[in-house]
Amino acid sequence: MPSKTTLKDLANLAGVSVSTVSKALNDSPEIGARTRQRIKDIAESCNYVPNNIARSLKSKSTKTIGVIIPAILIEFFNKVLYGIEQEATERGYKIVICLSNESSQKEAESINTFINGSVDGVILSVAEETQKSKVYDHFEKSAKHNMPMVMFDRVLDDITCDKVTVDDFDGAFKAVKFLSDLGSKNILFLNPISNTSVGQHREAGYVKAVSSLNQQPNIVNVSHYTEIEKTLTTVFKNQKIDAILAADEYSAALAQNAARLNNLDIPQDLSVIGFTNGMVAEYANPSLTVVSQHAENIGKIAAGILLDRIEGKLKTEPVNKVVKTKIVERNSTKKI
Amino acid sequence: MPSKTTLKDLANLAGVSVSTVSKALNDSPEIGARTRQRIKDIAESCNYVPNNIARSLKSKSTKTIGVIIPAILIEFFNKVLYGIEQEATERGYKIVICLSNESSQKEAESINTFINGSVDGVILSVAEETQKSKVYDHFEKSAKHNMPMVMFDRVLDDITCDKVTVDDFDGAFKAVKFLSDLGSKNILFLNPISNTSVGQHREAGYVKAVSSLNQQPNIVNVSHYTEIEKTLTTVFKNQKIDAILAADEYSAALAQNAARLNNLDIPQDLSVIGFTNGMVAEYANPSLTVVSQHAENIGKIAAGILLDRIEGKLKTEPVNKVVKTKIVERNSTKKI
DNA sequence: TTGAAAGCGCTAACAC
DNA sequence: GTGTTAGCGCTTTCAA
Repeated sequence: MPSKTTLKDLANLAGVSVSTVSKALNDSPEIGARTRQRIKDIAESCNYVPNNIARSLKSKSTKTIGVIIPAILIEFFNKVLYGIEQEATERGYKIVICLSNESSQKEAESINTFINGSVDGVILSVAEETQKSKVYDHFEKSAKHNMPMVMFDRVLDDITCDKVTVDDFDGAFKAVKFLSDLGSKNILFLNPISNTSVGQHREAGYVKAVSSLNQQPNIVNVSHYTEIEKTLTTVFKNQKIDAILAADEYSAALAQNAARLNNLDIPQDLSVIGFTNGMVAEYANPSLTVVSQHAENIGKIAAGILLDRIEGKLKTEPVNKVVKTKIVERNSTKKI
Repeated sequence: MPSKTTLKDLANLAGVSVSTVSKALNDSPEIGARTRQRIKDIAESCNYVPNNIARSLKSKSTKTIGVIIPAILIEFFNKVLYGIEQEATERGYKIVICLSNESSQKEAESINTFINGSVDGVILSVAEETQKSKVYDHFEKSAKHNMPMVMFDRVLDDITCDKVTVDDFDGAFKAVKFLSDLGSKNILFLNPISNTSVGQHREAGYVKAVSSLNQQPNIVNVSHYTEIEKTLTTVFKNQKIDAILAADEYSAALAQNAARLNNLDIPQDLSVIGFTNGMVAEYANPSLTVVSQHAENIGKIAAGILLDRIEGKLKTEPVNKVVKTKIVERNSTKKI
């Protein structure tokens, strides 16, 4: 923290008291126009900037919100972050970010980083490990401290706070319908994220939709992206599949590449839909039809709720906002 | 900023003075073991967490660094940010981020946000508008405030501060050599970022390398990605090109897609190399050979320098670190 | 071994 | 109109 001129310095230079300087700089009507201008000039010439830390201590408000995301290199989270930043900036707040890297411990540390008064509230998406272990101590702790908190996407039913979720069930359901309307009869669900709440909701939506069409669910769970090519090659050799719904964007791209390796033309022989509308989907060849979750918008909504909560604009009951998905049609799907 | 129990509260509960509590919680040897434990127990039961704002005010150190990047949705910056976060976390610092969105004004506002004592130092990459306009007032201001500052990737020669840059000239030079060694004789340079310093360095490296091979430079500048398909189609029709070096990842992917539209097989008929080793390059089909700038590493280096500077571990002269690029070979290039 | 007091930089109620 | 004073929550000398 670089050294700076303080109110006291200005007071000495101007030959007045500290409070006079403070009032003058804050345009208080108590101070005469002449003195005020004189003080302002001095401040200007000294490059005076008020110390925010001192202000925060006094005002008990930091104008800062904390964000905890599992990963920043996952484009969905990156986009949400972008949405949060926009809304926060618009409303005069800064954001400080911590990454949990899907680890419960880092998540807890991040909460602790924020619980000590350095932010006015927190936006977060739950780490995979936490969703598995179901150990929520750190969140209960932050709740005890009355820290305004909104969870998005990966949320915890057991924790009471504001929430913004994506209707993943409905998204998967709509995607299956979309494929079915195109003529697909054997739709496979490729899931690399089966251990997150999100992955499970998508699977459930898929199962429901497929069942309602009197088709058998055909689910392929993979624990790592590197397995996809081999696994799908086996599938292509032994089953007749005419569509794949992938639970995220990367698996959709890899499914597409695997299909090409097996001499399947997309979208002629096989339609592919992925979740998440990101760069990979956009620049893929053929470009991917996807279920968009409006990531940026989710960020804006979450930040909006948090700031309303911080500023006391919300009733006491927690908000529970569900965002609908939208299918963005590109070239990996086609009527057959 | 949620309400909290303070040292004073604990002092009242324990029937001792505030300073005793402070010392006890900080394990000062001045305090007896019994009292210390008793106070710690009380603090524990009250969920006491020391107020960081107050601490910062006292210590004149926020353990926070500010980051200003032009955009977060550009994967290169996202990766650098990831690197910064890792290094910062490792060394006990938080990061707060501001986006300039390539605007000088937002950049200046962000600097002002940081100059008021809320961070110990700043890492930034210069906004495109600032690079064009050459108006550097805000940076001079922050320099006046002795704010430790490191610029990365897009840096300003006129501003004295620590810098981390990529050897873009050498990167482009090596890429041309690489293509030439593969047998390419007509290498086109596709540049969608010709108005940034980075884009210009890459172009210069390309020109130098091509000239040294006694080939004519063939440069296509585009002002927007949407032009690429049409522009290249014209090129393919009228010239014989056997390789494309694209100044970023997205244009490389689009060049590849344009080639396919024109029935050119990659890498058989045409080799493609892009700058930036990101998701799009990795998931493209064929996967793209790229010039990697080690984005994550740049972030770590920049943060390392800044923290060394903040902690007084550096001599006074500014550090000027140049990071070499590396060619990551994939399937869009092949010996002909 | 514990406590009183000053001070980090700022704001604001109150007094002059 | 301007100054005095107290206080935000914490640390840290110095005194007891």
